[in-house]
Amino acid sequence: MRSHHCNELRASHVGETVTLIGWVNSARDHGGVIFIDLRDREGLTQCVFRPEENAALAELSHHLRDEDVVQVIGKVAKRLEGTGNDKLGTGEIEIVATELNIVNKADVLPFQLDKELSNEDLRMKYRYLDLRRPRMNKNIRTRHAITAAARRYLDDKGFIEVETPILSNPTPEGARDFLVPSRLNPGRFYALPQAPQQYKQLLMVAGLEKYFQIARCFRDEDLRADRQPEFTQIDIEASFINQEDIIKLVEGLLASMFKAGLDLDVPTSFPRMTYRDAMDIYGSDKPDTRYDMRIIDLGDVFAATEFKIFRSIIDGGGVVRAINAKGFAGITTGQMNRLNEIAVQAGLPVKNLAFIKLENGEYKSPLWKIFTDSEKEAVVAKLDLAEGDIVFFAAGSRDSVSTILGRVRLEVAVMMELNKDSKAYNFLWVVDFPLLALDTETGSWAAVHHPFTRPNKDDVALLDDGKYEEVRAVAYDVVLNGYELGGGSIRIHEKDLQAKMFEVLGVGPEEQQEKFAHILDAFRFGAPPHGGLALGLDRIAMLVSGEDSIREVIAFPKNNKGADLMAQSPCVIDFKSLREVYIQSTYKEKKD
RNA sequence: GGAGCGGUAGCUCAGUUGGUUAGAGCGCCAGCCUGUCACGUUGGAGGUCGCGGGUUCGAGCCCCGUCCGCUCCGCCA
Repeated sequence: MRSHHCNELRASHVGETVTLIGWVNSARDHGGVIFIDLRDREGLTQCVFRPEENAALAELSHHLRDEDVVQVIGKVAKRLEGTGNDKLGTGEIEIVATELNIVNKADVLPFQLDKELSNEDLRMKYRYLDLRRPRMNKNIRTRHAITAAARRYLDDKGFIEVETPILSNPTPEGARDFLVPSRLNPGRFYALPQAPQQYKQLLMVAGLEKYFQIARCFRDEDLRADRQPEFTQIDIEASFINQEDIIKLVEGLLASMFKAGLDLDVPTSFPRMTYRDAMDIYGSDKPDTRYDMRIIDLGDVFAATEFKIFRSIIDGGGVVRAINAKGFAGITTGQMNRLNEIAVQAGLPVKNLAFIKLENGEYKSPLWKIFTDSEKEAVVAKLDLAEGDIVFFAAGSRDSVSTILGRVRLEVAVMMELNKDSKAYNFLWVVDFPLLALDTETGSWAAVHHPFTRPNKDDVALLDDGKYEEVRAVAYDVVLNGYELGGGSIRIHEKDLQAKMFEVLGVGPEEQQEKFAHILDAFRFGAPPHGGLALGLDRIAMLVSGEDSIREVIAFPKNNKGADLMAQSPCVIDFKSLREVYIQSTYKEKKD
């Protein structure tokens, strides 16, 4: 059907007779001579039809419309002097057509492929046309390139790709599961996996030593620009390794992926930060370190303060902290309102963020007349408050202040466009996550990562002493520009330690049997020390492609209600099909 | 579950204080045009202003409800 693709022919091919096939990208009809840009996935080639050489052919070409599929046979010719197009790889040559086969006429498209389209509804309904656009074509191919690089890298390192079941069991804790009724087992259900977590640990017990999988995962939660109900993880687990081994492995893996996708040389020793520092300094466990704007503790400045609000918070074990938004004193009223709104949502107990700004040499602040001279001086020095800066304060518990100032920091960065640096790739490891967190609703302790995560060996004594909030886990996240790319942990492989964890989590022997029987069973028969990590492939592909949404790197994504507007799923299932799987819907269509 | 932004021609959008026949660019159709590459040019067709109700002499514009899309919070071990 073709001898060359549409981004292949160069001046060296001049004189050859070639066959190209593809879509009509544009037709330029001059009444006499007619030019067609023929497009395939690789690029464009100009084809020319001249009436004086073949009148019938020129007449036929006159009827070509955008997106018709056509085959062109002709001779490669150098373009006339001065008519080259250096925007095209094939811009030096053109095909002088000797034969034109209209393979398949196209109807007028619902939108133009050469224009940006903001109508998401329409893009999704005609996703196959949306994907024809060069940007989407590039994104899909970039995703392939980084996936292929990951497979190569892991294969080179001796990792074995294993497929684990999609029809699986519900996850004991965590996100809502998608359920699948079982026809052969009336009244019973499968769940789609949120992650292959238990299977990959069982593969370690099975002696595979090094496993990976490009694994589809499912979570029935509300969607976001970077969250889909089904998504893909590069799932990794290995035996006889420690945290350091995993970190080195994953740094190499990510470097190979960014090299393949962006031709970027990532330095393979990422900075590391403890969870505690990330929260204290950036107010986030996935800090965007492309800009500084650190949270500064003002405990020593206000140690002896007589300002009642700060006094009572500090005496109650709380903190007073602030961030300096350098150069943002020109903040508009609207922006200030927005920040107040965000701070209140994040837990600020009062309606307005306290601030100090320095404009035209004058300090403006609701706090200014309250602070003593020495406090003013210390605040200015500690925060490096200079002309044009604005400082935002928060006081309260350490955690709530981190949350509030962390959110404010992110929003200020959006307003100041500090997060728009598309050249910076700030990789970061966040380590020493807490093992346990108090569930404020139930009042019981829950695993931050999952119940098989190993406590730091220096902190096991704290576990014995019941100081649960201080116990660190051997758990780690890898972060890029404020996005969590992935995370993992070293697992517990000893019976006794696992029993202690379950005790702390309040999971009794019966519940253990019910929820974790097979994995606890397996651990009795010589489980090797092991650990792993999972990377979010969609997010990585998004960041490599410079997109803001993972929908731009997924061929057929769901919209923010979890629907596929092209395939029109989910759909109504008829009564007969439901009865086969013993399901009766309790949902009533709303009528009025 | 909550908040915000949006919905006007096939597409992207404009539409003033509520006032005559709702506009532009692109696309589409037809004519002209022999070196363009977002070809040019002349003309034409194309509208349930998301949907329902209300206020008004009069609604694209105001009010109420509702549907759809996007973003965020909650949620996502």
